[in-house]
Amino acid sequence: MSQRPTLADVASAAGVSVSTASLAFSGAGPIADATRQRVLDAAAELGYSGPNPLGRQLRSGRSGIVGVVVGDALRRSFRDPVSVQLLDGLVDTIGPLGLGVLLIPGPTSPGGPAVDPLVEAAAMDVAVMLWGGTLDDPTLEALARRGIPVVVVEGHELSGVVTVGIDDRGGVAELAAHLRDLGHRRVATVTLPFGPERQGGLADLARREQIAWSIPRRRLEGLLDAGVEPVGVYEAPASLVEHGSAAARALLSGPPETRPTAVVAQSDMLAAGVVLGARELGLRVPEDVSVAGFDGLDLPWLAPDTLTTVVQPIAEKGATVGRVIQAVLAGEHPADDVLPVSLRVGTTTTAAPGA
Amino acid sequence: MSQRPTLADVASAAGVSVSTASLAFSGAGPIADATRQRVLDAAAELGYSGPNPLGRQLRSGRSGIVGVVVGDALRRSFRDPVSVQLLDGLVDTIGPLGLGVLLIPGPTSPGGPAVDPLVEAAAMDVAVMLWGGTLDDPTLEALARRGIPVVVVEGHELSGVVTVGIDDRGGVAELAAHLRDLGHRRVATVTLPFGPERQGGLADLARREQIAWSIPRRRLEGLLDAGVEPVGVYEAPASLVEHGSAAARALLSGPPETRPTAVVAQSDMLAAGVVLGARELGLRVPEDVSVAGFDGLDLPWLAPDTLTTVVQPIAEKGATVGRVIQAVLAGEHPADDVLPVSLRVGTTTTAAPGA
DNA sequence: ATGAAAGCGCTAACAA
DNA sequence: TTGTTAGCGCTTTCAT
Repeated sequence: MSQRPTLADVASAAGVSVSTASLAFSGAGPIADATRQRVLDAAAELGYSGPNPLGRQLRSGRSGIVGVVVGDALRRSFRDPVSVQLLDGLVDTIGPLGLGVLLIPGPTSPGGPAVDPLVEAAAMDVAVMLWGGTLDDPTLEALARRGIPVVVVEGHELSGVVTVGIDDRGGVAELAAHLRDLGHRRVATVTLPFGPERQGGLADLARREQIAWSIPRRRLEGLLDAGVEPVGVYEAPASLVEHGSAAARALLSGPPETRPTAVVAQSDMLAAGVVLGARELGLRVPEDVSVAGFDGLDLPWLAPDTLTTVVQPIAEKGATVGRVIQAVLAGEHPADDVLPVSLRVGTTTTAAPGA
Repeated sequence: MSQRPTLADVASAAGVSVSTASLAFSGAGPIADATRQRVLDAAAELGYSGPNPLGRQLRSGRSGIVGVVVGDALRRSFRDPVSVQLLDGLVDTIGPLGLGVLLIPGPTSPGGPAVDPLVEAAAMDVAVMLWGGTLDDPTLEALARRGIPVVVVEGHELSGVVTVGIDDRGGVAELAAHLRDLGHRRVATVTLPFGPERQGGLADLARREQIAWSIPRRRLEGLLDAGVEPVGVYEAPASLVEHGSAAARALLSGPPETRPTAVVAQSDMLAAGVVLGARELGLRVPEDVSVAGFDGLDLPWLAPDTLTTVVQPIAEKGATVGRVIQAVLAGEHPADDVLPVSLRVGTTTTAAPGA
């Protein structure tokens, strides 16, 4: 037998029909113990290691694959602990369902194709978009054209897709109120990138009107909800420590009279960068400037400090996405889901200087 | 048409045969421009978005899937920037080949099944094992049984699988020689986990003999190659900052006369933790204790310090794995590959105190 | 340049 | 409980 053996080979070796042999492996039907054993023995004899998934998939119309479109190049996405933990929660949930995760890079370079070839051609039963795109996202269009159901994490609430998100706007509002109560009147903010162009730098009012991605917009709105009009808005090109430090240099270099007394960053990585950047400027955290973040990450290298932050249930978000996927594959139409967040006060915020 | 249209539907709508319609999409054969256009028009009309990958895969016997077995739970693996960057390089290389990465969790809990169900049943053309297992790895066995070719990253050199690795032993030897030349005589080391049990803590000579995983073993041997017999060996349960700090507390708490003057960590994350832990103990780095790492990561949160480290070409390693995969799928038998590393001296090492 | 026909490996009605 | 039959959607000889 030069070829790999097939179920037909096993069946004939065991002296049964293919369908019976199939039952021996799937268990999806009545079969005598002795018969099954005979089939399994024949399989072992022939070195047959179970039904070929390709045949099974074509027959069942299911690939068992969940395509996960990460928001960007893997390198960038996975430097963000939030994406990683979410993915982890997702895998934990759908693994036992027999589903696997296919990694699909998001649109990477402006020059390249608008969508990854995998989006157009890979087998998948459902797709998950991390950092869900905008309404006219070409990836979304391609998936819709293929008839692949989509679950969007933290994106716009679109028709035809299920969204799983968090109450980040409310969380930031709570955080802003906390700072306000501490006497802070000059609050600056460091945001996640506004859109795919990832411009970076201080943003004026005009640019603030054009925030394409929903996360930075909602979190900025949270500030305003609490009546905190930021005295400076810095757009980070990515959620990385170094961009937080750069933001600190841009926002905190002025004289004490006009310098912000608090900085709200839209992620913990950025907040940590702000802390480090502020210290490089010779400022004490939190005595001279309070710093707060978002996510609730565990950042051991910031020890002994712990960030004041809005804690989001990342792994649970992943698990929720997993459950939504399960429902979608069962033909249901699950509702959008918004998970709660909570404020956690650490060592990086205190009363405003002179307050 | 309640069902999704198939190629047959498109063909009949265009008034051609299925085989011709197939050619219109694949381009693998002669076809008149006008005919192709007619087929594509019919497809657009019907909302047909290209050949169903499941049918194509069964027919061709290829799934276009590369299964990547990460060494552990995703959460842990992906907290390690090395895994992430490697994966990034891999995806960049195989993406243009039309291949996608299926994430497969490694054995996670001792209680659970020995291998992830995806290893047994998922469609894949080739598998990559990060942190390649030991000789009797059940994952390796399962893949062999299924006849799936395996590429192992940084593992034992086994027969039947292709290995891609780096000259870590030589790199550590070079690093050790550097420290020796700086006058260091009492050198301690912090290793990666010895094996799946991830015991953690100070390791005596007996335990050192039982290092199951090849990376910690080779890097430890590198020290010995340079004539540096470590005065203390601390096994970290994972390559995380906090374990490096714990190692520092365990190794550097003694009096100056016996305290190690240098610590070699087997990863940059661990080294960074050692730096932070040493500072918490009131020690200056590098004046009181020199610290070196391995990997060559960019750690902005350690600024203004930069680690002395052995730089490995991580992304290139991923790209190499990608090329090896390509060769394997082409039916070739590529040779094992060992990539070079280089010593990079940063600000965390200097002459031994009193030397 | 196009069409007819076979079959990749499997599962699921249905019949026995 | 087992066998027969059909067909999932596609690609690919081989004829025409």
